[in-house]
Amino acid sequence: MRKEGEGYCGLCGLRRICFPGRVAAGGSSSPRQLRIRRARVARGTALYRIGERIESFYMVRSGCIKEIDVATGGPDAIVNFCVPGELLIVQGARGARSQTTSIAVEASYICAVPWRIFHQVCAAAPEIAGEFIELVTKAGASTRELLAMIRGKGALERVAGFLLNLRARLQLRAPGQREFRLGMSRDDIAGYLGLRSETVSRSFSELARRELVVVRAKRVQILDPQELRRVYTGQE
Amino acid sequence: MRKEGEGYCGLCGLRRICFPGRVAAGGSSSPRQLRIRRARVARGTALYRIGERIESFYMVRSGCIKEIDVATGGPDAIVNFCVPGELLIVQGARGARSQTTSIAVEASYICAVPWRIFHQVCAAAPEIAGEFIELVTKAGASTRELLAMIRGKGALERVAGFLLNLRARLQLRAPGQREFRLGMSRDDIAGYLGLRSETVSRSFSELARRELVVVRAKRVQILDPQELRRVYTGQE
DNA sequence: CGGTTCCTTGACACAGGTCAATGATTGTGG
DNA sequence: CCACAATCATTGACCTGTGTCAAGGAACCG
Repeated sequence: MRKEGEGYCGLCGLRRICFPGRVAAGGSSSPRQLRIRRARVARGTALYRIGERIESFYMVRSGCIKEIDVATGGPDAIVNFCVPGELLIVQGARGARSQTTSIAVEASYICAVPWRIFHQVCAAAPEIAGEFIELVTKAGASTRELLAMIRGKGALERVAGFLLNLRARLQLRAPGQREFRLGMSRDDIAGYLGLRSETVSRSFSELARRELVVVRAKRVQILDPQELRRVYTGQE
Repeated sequence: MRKEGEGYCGLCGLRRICFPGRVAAGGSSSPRQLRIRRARVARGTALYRIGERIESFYMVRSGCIKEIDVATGGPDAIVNFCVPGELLIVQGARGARSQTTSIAVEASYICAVPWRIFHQVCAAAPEIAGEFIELVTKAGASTRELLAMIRGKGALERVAGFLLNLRARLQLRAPGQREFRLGMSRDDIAGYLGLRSETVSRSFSELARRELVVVRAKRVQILDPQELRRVYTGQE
């Protein structure tokens, strides 16, 4: 992780869906006061590892970061993929030790806000704290969603759910985009969904055969979202 | 749910592992000030349903309550079994709408603390709030544990993990107890673990054949916890 | 352009879902 | 308190889906 100095949220295309960006845009506190640090994380390297003290919270600016529950689930138990505009899982409101390891699945840029600075901003603007608590409880809901996506579902349903979920999140940043890019490998997707990479591959092929999606390497296009949703819910 | 008046934590055997109980025992605030309400929940009836406003937080006093993620996972997607001494999943610090439905799997007694009262106590004793945030973040961890227990694991491993987890939690209340009771049906266990009740049954039988457990109806005895743990982790 | 990694596809075996029948346990009313 | 009914648990047979092993092909990187 290499420091890149401080940035100005006013120029950032993610401002509207980014929590630090909204803070910066929202009132008295300028981006400079927030002291957002930007950094590059090379493909395959860790932003932080399990057990490390977390002094900041992080947002993904570009690329994709995977969060791994190494302790309870082993080295390929991926709990979340974070795409641009999203916060990494928050595990406390100041320097707590991380319970996950976060690794870039492709070259990524992140923004970091030190807790110390954040608490200063909160003191000046109390409504920020409430908004932040919202975000944290939503993070808990995302784990429940993943649970629902894999428990009692077949491989095709899981992969359909994964694609729909990822598309919805990427479309927050780029609405109306027909095609999107999978930053992560088939092995990563398999680890996330509790499958094998071969099964993920076969599921992609099957969905393509049914003309619901087009998959070429890492590029994915969803042709029929409604039908894909019916596959996900098992009403095919 | 039938009101049973207010109770006195001083007489309660769960005081040491119960959060309201610790609050009551811990200092200036007496049980009476906490205004803990006790209530009976009959087998199969709901403590609250999805979408209802939650004005209190709840602890299980006896019996067992299942929490169901009806919205994302369907009617048998059980997210948690709450046993005596445990808090039901907390979904906000004051009257938020519930995202789960909570149903008693056997006749149960619960204690309820209204948020309004709790916030008054917090104002008088700030360390209580910090302890409570701990509890809430741990609740998030329990979903991650369940995820780890089912993702990429076979039926025997899941059932072994379930028994070990439940035993550990019940032993907080009754240490050294060799035998414990499963309040929930095989169908409930299956819904929790993402299996079918027949498979749960077969797994119990297989674990019994290996002389790791004794299962007779709802009574379970764990003969060899170490070996059971090795089954769970897949090192058999 | 060559080497490495990643992806796709096939063949096969086995775990677990499904359907069905029997047996045990619990609860209820006479 | 017993008997009956209803629910719940267990077991078997069968079949589908996914993991496993293996090989070939495509994409990516230096």
